[in-house]
Formats: sequence, structure tokens, C-alpha cells
Amino acid sequence: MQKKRITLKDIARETGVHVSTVSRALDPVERKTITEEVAKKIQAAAESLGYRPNRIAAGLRTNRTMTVGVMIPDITNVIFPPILRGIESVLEPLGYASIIVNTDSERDREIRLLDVLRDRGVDGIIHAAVLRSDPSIASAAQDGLPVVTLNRKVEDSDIPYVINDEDAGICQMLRHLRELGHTRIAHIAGPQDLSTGQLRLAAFRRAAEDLDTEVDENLIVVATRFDEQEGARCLIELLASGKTFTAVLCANDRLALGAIEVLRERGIDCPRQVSVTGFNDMPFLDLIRPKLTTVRIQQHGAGRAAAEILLRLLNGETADDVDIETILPVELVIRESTAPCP
Amino acid sequence: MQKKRITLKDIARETGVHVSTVSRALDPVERKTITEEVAKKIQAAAESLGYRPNRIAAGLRTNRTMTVGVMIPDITNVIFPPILRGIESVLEPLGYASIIVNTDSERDREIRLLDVLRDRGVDGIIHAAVLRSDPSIASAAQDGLPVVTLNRKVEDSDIPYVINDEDAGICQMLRHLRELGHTRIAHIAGPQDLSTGQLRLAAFRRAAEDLDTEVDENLIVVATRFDEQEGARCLIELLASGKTFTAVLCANDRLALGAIEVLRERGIDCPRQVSVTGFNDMPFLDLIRPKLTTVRIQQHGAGRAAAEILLRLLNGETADDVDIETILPVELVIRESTAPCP
DNA sequence: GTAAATCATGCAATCGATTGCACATTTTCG
DNA sequence: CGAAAATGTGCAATCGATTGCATGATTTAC
Repeated sequence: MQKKRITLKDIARETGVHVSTVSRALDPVERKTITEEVAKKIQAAAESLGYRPNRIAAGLRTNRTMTVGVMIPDITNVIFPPILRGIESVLEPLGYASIIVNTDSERDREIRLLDVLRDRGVDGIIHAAVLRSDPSIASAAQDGLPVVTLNRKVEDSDIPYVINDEDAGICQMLRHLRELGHTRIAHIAGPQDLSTGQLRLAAFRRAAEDLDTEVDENLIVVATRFDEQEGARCLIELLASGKTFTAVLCANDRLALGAIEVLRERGIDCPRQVSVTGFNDMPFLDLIRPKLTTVRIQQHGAGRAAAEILLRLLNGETADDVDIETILPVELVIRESTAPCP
Repeated sequence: MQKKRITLKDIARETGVHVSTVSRALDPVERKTITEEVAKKIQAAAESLGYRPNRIAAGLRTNRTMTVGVMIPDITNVIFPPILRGIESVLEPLGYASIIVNTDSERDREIRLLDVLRDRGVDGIIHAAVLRSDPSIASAAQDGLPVVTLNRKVEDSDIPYVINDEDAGICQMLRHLRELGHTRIAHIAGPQDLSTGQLRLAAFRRAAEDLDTEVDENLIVVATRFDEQEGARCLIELLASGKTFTAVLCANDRLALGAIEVLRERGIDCPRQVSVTGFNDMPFLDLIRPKLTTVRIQQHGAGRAAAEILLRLLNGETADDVDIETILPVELVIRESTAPCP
């Protein structure tokens, strides 16, 4: 049914040369070994027949498919689409395509989907996982498959990784709150089995120490998911504890939005009575009132950076040649959800 | 460098049979032609060696890659991620992977990316484009490549398509506004070169006729993009025209949000003075005040439906066997941005 | 003017899995 | 018991492109 594709053989027949000659004439590197005139003729024939190389066949022979795998937890999480576009902006112009899979942060899925990618002979993988450990991707890298991780460092490996400077972000935010006069600062932390959750909590503690702010352990509540519902629950828990606080530094925007919602319901004015901050600067934030003060992380930029590193690996550079660590700067975005301590 | 993959040949050597026998033992369909005992042994060997079939090689031979292409305008547009998950929810369990490309609604990109997909031998394509016409995808379908379009019907072709019942949605929304007593109803239409923009405007006119509502052409403003900025611009234009209106039916949520923003700035109360409605029911809408009354379309469901149809095409059913048209029901979601006519 | 070097092209193997056909062995049945 | 049928396995071609090597033609060099 499918209309027959034009192959090298067709061009060879058409031009009266051998397929290997055709192959060479069409390969920019090998072309120079062919008479100019013949090459021209072959190219013309290829063009007029509408030849398109069969990457499957080439891939079988060369072991390069010009396809990369991208593993993310969940594409419906707004932070990932910009990352994907960032990756694409680097790889697509060079002829790479991306197979994207959602792991839902489940280890089983991750293992299975990794196989899905390897079975298809992807040339490399960008892994934007969030689980704090996973041996499968490490072992894939061990086998020689180029891998770059995003948002997370794989311990004890020489897999290059790209992360945002979360430490600096949390620290800047805490300093911002301190400068506004807040001293009783609560933290709604993210899930501790996710690297961002854990990282940001650790950063919060460190930042507090750096800024000589005492950390009241009762003012730290850990969410089980990064969503509004959990943000709400955590804030209710904070209120119920009876401990006073004038600011809440949340581990991400959605937690903050949930928290603000509860404050509103209880008639507590944000930012007049309690300041709330987020992290990530997700899209549409400026449509939600009060506009959230947050930390902007580079999403597109992170994707781009990861893709650029992967590219170097694909071109034969080893993990020794590239920087193992890429830390992207973040930016404090002060909007309306923070105000001086009452 | 890359650790050698186990191939059929390795298993054959290990078990002392021919590769073709191994191949058959590992193929659930062919397995029955092999002695039970031999098959068991081969499977055990495959298992213990950690064999993974090379889909590239199989794909070359069989012309099936178990990979599909998905073309969307822009993954950062919040309506697409759920569609992708919907597609994935059907195809992934069956062993399919998806190559996703962003066309940015540019014809050149679309043509190029279609080739990117075909070069990689995708078994089929789900095309969630928005341009009102494009010959390339039609010609691909003509060549026998299974194609399903989403959100748009390709004229003069037998390509199956999945759409949401936009007509019904617009009509229900208009009826809702009429029931609230509104008679002077403006429409902020989407870009007319995008199918949704055009479709919804046509639906608005039709619905008005059905409901015996006069359409004041001066109360129809066409946006050039589907975003808040354009929504704002269009509302300003409406206000400037001097024509009175008590409700604005917008072609999508973002236009509506932009419009509401302008109303707020001008001190016009929504919904007390002017009702505003959206379309799509995008995520996070319930975090934005006033909560937008809108039409919920099935995103995940649309992806699922498209994938199911594609699957039938992949399994050899022709366009004659499957329904060319799938129209998914929409749902009116009444929130806070609409109120009785003042 | 001939040997050597250079160049353009063809040949054939290869990547790994699939599959039609042939062959050998076993089973069935008259 | 012998021929026919059924069964299990091997052989080899195939998918399309790539590439090391061989070959023949041409140029260069002495």
C-alpha cells in the first residue's frame, strides 16, 4: 500500500553507477572522493526522484540514529515543556529528533522506558528525572551510552549534569525576607524523595545558618507532593501548630499558591500579614493575585545546556573532556506576595 | 566503547541452534512452530544473557519501527501536554514510542519535520496542527502512511480526525449568557488562519442565529494570537468603539484572561458589570480570580481517541473501516466570571 | 617511456532480525 | 509396513545504507 520509497539502488540504476558511488556522492564527507561531475549528476537524480535517506538502514550500519531520548517525569508539569523546547532548539537544527517519555517518577516505568529508548538505538539520553537515585541510568551510562542528567546529580558517577543554582535561589530569597524584617520564617518543603525537595530543604537550612537566622524545626513542614493541595495542607498544619510566623518560604510555586489560598480563606492578608514565596516562576504566575514573589529558574536554558553537553558527548568527547557540572544562575523575582514584616 | 549488545547470534551460539530458530522462539506468534522444550531453553538463554531485540534491525526488515510521530504546534502551549499523555496512555503500553516535534505553526517547519519523522520510519503520525490547510500531511497520507489529525479536519481527504465539539461548546456558552439576560454580547475571536479561531467564530455566528440573537459585527474583534496580550488589546478596542456590551465571549481562555485584566484596570467589575467567558479550561484556571467560566474540552481524551484510531490504522484497517470523524463532547464549566445582566 | 603514485569507482561484506523455502525427521493412516 | 502428511529446524535472501579493499584508469615522476 505504502508508496515505494526511493532508495540508493534506484538512483544507481537511474544514473548508471554503483550504489556505493551514489552513497558517497550524497555524503558531504565522502563526496570529495568522487568526480565533481558524477557527483552533480547523482545529486540531481536524487533530487528529482525525491530521494530521502532511510535512517533505519543507515542506523543499523552505523549505529547512529540521529535520535535522542528524553526522559522526564511528566510533560504536563509546566516546567518541562520549556526544557524540551530548549533541548530541541539545539538538537533539531542538527537533524536530531527526540523520543520523549514520561516516567511519572516511577522506578519501574523508568527502567522499562529506558529500554524502550535503547531498543530504538537512541544516540544518547537526556534524563530529567527527579528520583534521588536510580541505578539503571547509571548503568546505561556505564555501558557507554551518552547521558546527561538535568536537575539532578547522579552520585558516584561521571555523568555530566545541569542544575539550577537552587542554593543561591533559596539563599537570595531568604535574604530578601530577612531584609523585609522577617525572622519567624516557615518553610514548606517538597517531597524528600525527590531531589529538588531535598535539595531545597538542605539549602534552606544552610542559608539560614549563613544568615544567622535560627531555624525552628516546628516551622518546617514537608509536603508529599509538589501541588496546591499539599501547599494548603502544610499551611494549615503550620497554623494549627500555634507557632507564629510572618513569612513562608515554599519549595515551589504550587505549594505557595496552595498556601496563599488557605490564607485567603482564613482572612489572613498576604502579603500584609504573612509573606509567601515560591520557586520556579512557572508560567501564568503574573495572572494570579497576589502576584507571587519567586525564584526564576532557567528552563529553556537548562534544556539547551543539557543538549549542548550531550552533543559534545555524541561527537566523541568523553566525560573527561566536558564539564561534569553545569550550574545555571537563578534570578529573584520580587512581586507582590512579600511585604515588610508587620 | 559501547558495551556490546546481545544479538540473536549470541543466543544461537549459546544454545546451539540457528538464529532463525532463536528468532522464532522469541516471537510469540512463531513460537508455536518450535518444540516447546527448545523454545524454553532459548528463552531462558535470552533472559540470562539480557537479550534485547534490536528494533532498528527488525524495523529495516519489517518496516515497522513501533514508533509513531506526533506533530504539535508548541509543547509549551498548555493544552498539548495532556493530549500527549492521552496518546501515550494508549500507545505506550503496546510498546510504541513517540517522536514529538513542534511545528510552531510554520509551514516550512512542518514540511521539514514531517520528513524528519518519515526518515525515521515512523509507523504512523498524529498531527495536531492548527493551520487550516497543508498539503504535505495529506500527501503523506496519500502515500499510505497512517495519519490521524487532531483538532482539525483536512478538507477533501479521508484522513480520520478527532475534534472537540466546539460548535456545541460555543452554543452552550451563548445560551448560558442569554439565560443570564445578556443580549449585547461581544466576541473576541481567535486568529482566523488557525482552524480553532475560524471554527469558533463561525460557531458563534451560527449559535447566535439559532438563539435568535442579533450579531452586531462591531462587537466582533479578531485577535492575531491566542494570548492575554491580544485579549487585552481586543477588549480595549471594544471599549473604544463606544458600542455597549454586557458580556464578552472569548475564543479561548487566554484571550478572556487578558480581557478581564483590562476590565480590572479600568475599574469595570467582572462579572457584575461585564461577564467574560473563555474556552478550553486550561490548568490553573481555578487559581485566577474571578474564576473563569469556560468550556472544558477533552484534551487527554482527544489524545486517547486519536491514538486509538491510529492504532486501528496501524493494524491494517483502512480509512474506510474506521470512522473518519470523531467528535468529543465538551462541557460547560460555570464559575465566577459570568453573572446576570446588570 | 615505464614504474610508481594517485584517483575514481566497483565489489562485497556488514549491521541484526525476519521469513519463504527446503530438507530431514517423525507421525499418521490406509 | 510403506507412503503421505505433519512437524521442527536450518539455509539463505532480504531490508537499505555504509565502508574497507580491490581494481582499473589516469596522472606524475624520473
